[in-house]
Amino acid sequence: MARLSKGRKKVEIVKMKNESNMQVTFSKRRVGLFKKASELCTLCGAEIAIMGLPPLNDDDCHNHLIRAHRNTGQRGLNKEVMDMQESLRKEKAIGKSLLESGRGAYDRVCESPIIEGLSLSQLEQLKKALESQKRKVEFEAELQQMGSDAPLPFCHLWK
Amino acid sequence: MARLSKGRKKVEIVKMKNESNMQVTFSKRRVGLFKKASELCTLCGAEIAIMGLPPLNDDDCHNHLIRAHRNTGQRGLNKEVMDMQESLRKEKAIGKSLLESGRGAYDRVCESPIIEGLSLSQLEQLKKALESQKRKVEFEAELQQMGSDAPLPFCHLWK
DNA sequence: AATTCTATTGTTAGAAT
DNA sequence: AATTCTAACAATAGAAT
Repeated sequence: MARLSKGRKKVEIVKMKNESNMQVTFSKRRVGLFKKASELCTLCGAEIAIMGLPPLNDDDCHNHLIRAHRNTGQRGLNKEVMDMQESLRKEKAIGKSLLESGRGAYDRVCESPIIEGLSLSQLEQLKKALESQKRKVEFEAELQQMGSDAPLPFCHLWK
Repeated sequence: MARLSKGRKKVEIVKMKNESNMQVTFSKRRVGLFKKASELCTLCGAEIAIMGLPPLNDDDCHNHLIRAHRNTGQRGLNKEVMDMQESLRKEKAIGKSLLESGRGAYDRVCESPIIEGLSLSQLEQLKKALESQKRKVEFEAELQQMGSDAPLPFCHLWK
């Protein structure tokens, strides 16, 4: 179809309201940020790590990972990271039955009789909870890999 | 004086040879990178941390901090950070007599009879060693502060 | 959710402070 | 070593795939 765009427009740097546009912007700007970091490393021999934390949402009221981050106080990064890993270990144990076999188990749960009788809103909540859990497990995997064999700049950004 | 610049020229993304130009480029691009990270955080509600490690130079042959980073293997970030802090503690102890009182002590050492009788090249080496030590102590201070009360994005880039 | 297209806004190299 | 100025480069918003 014919492109009707007049091209880029100036945007104010405030939190975007439209979630859909926000996701597109996040994708694009993440690529741009990593490119900038990579260029700075190459040009100047610097070593840069970029990391993002999972966003806090309504389903994360028991999210120890996030709470550990927000309450670090004077403890320093090492304690913070250990807290995060400990919290993740606990959360993982809780969600083990749903996630122990990866995507296969996720699918089986979604298709099982367990979810019969749940309201639409309850299904929505279950879905969000599972997605939240998946993010945590993926994040843990990233933490484990950090510093292992990744060429610099190490980059991880979450969304 | 009249500006003779024809304006920006395209640069190849390879390590810069001219140390002076490299420092200028580092300064400018660091500002740009932080701005990009900050905008991404604000626009998309993301939480980003950017961190840089001190560069490895000829005076860092005993630099435990860097070695810890380069040899992290499968140990993960928490171990890495602890190693770095432990190494820094040791290095700090070694350099304590020179740095315990901050800049004042640094000046006193440079002006003291201790350095009499040193060759120019030896003085150069001492200067570099002290600068390297200063960077490590400053970095340790940054590590201690991380996660305490810094508004996101947390940004630290070294040079 | 990541990518493409392109008009437009944003970043920065070089020279100098 | 960080900043300023400005003419080039480069990144990206919006629309669409």
